Amino acid sequence: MIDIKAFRENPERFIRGASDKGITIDFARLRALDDERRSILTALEARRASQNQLGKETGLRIGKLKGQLKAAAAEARGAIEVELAALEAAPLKLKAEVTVLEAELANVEPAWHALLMTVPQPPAHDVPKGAGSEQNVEIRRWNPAGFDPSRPFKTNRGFAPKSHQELVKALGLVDFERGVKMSGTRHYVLSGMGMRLHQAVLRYALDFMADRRGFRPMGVPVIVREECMVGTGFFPAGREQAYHIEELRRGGGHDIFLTGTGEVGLMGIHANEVIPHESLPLKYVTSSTCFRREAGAAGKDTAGLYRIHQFDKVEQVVVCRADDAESRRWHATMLESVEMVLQSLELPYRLLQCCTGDLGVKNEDMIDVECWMPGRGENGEYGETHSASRLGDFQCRRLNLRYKDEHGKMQFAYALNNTVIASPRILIPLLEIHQNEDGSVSVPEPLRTHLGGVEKIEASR
RNA sequence: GGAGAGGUGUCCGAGUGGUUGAAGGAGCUAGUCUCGAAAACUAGUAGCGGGCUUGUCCUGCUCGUGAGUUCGAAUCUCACCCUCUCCGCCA
Repeated sequence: MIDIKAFRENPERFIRGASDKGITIDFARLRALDDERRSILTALEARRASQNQLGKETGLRIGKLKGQLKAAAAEARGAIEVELAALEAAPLKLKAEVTVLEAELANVEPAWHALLMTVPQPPAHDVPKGAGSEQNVEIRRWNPAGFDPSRPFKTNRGFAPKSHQELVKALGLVDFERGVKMSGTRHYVLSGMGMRLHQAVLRYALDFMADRRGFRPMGVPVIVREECMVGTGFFPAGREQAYHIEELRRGGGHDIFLTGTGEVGLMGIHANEVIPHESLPLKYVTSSTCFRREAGAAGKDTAGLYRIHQFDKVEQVVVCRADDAESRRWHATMLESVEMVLQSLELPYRLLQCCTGDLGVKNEDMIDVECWMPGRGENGEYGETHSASRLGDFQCRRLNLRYKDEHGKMQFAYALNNTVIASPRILIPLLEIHQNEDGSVSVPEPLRTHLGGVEKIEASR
C-alpha cells in the first residue's frame, strides 16, 4: 500500500509509476474519493466534538432528570419533561447529523480503500523503462568451466542433449501420468532418486543460508487468512492465482488460502508488530510448499516440470530499516547468496534487471535469475528460476509492520525477498546440464552428502 | 466435535452506563541523592487519523472485530474472530 499522504503531496510520482508499470489506475477517482472522504471526516469530527462537549455539559443533568422522571409524581412530570426535551434537543439534532454523515462516509470509504489498495509501488528511479520482459536488461552471466550456453550443447559436451522430460522418464525420477491421474494437469509424482534429488536441493539451500549466510530458518504456515495475502500485497491483484478454501461456506469461521510462496508466511510473522530497531534487520529463510493455480497460463509450458501447481521453494526475506541504500545492499547480498548456490551447483545462469513493465504491483526493483536449460526451446533457452525484489515500505505498510527508530519515531520497515532455490523447476537445468552421453546424470558435489554419497544417477537405481 | 473460562495500554491488572485513553503495580526514560551503583523519591512514558492559524495548536477514533441500544458504552444486546482448560478423536 502506498502512503496516501505521499500521494496527496506528489500524485505525479504515483501516476507515472503506475503508467511505467503498465498498470491502469483511475487516479482522478482516487483523488475525488480522497477529497470527499476528508471533507466528510472534517464535518463528522466537528459534530463529534460538539457531542463530546455537550455530554460533559448536560449529560449528567439529563441522566439525573431521567432518574427523577421515573420516581416523580404525575403532577411533577410535566416540568421535568419540558426541561428534558430542552436539554436533549441539541444532542438529538447532532445525533441525526452524525448519522447522515456516517452513512455518507460508509458510502465513500470502502471504495476509497479498495482503490488505494490497488495503487502500485512506483519503480525505483534507476529501473529501466520498458513495456515487458523483452526489455529486461542483462546484468551479467556466469558459466561453469567447460560449458558455454552461447555454443550448442553438442559443441560443449560432444553429444545431443535429452530434455529433462526424457531424462526423468528414462531414469524413473518423475511420473507425470500418475500425478495427472490423481490431481489433474500440471501435477506429478516424484519418485526414487527424483524425490531424493528434490529434497537434497532444498536441504542444501536451506542449510547454506542458515550456516553460511546467517539467516534464521523458519517453518511457516502455507494456509493463511486473507489478511496475510492482502498484507503481503498478493491480493487483490493476484487473487485468481491462489487456491481458495471456502471454509465459510461449510460453516467455518473464515476462508483460507494456500500460499504461492514462503514469502507470505515469513512476512506475516511480524504483521501488526513493532520491532525494536536493535533487532533489525530480520533475515529469515524458509522451505515451504507453494501452490499456484496458474490461471491465465493455459497452454503455456504445459509439459514437464517447468510450470506446475505445487512445488517447494526455499525463500529468503530481509526486513530492514527504511533506508534505500541499506535495502540496495541487502538486495546485492541476497543475490550473492543465490549466485554462490548456483555456482556450487555448476549451473550456467544470467541476471536480468527487470524493466518497469515487468515489475509487479508491490516491487520497486526486481532482478530475475535465469538458468540455462538445454532442453528448452529449439537449442536451449534461459528459463527463470529465481526472482529478487525490493519492495520499499509497500509491503510493511500493508502488513502494519513497523519499528521504532533510535529517535523513538515509528517507521514502516523496508522488505526484500528472493528465491534461494525452487524445486522441481531447478531440476530442469540440473538434470539437463549434468547429463552424460550414456544417459546418466552426474550429481554436483554439494548435493552428494544429501543423497547418501551418490555421485551419478543411473537408470538402474 | 462436546463442555467451560477468558480477550483492557510494553507487561500484569482494576474497572458492570457518565467526562476513563482508562486506577494500581511492573518495566522503560530522565532527574534528585551518591565517588559510582543499588535503593528511595520526583516526573515522564500509546497508536492511527483529520484540520488549519504548522503550534509546548485544535480535534476525532482506538479497552479482540463488526453492528446495535442510549443524550452518553471498556461497561448493556447481537454476531463474528481469537486464546486457554477439560473430555472425545487423531498425524
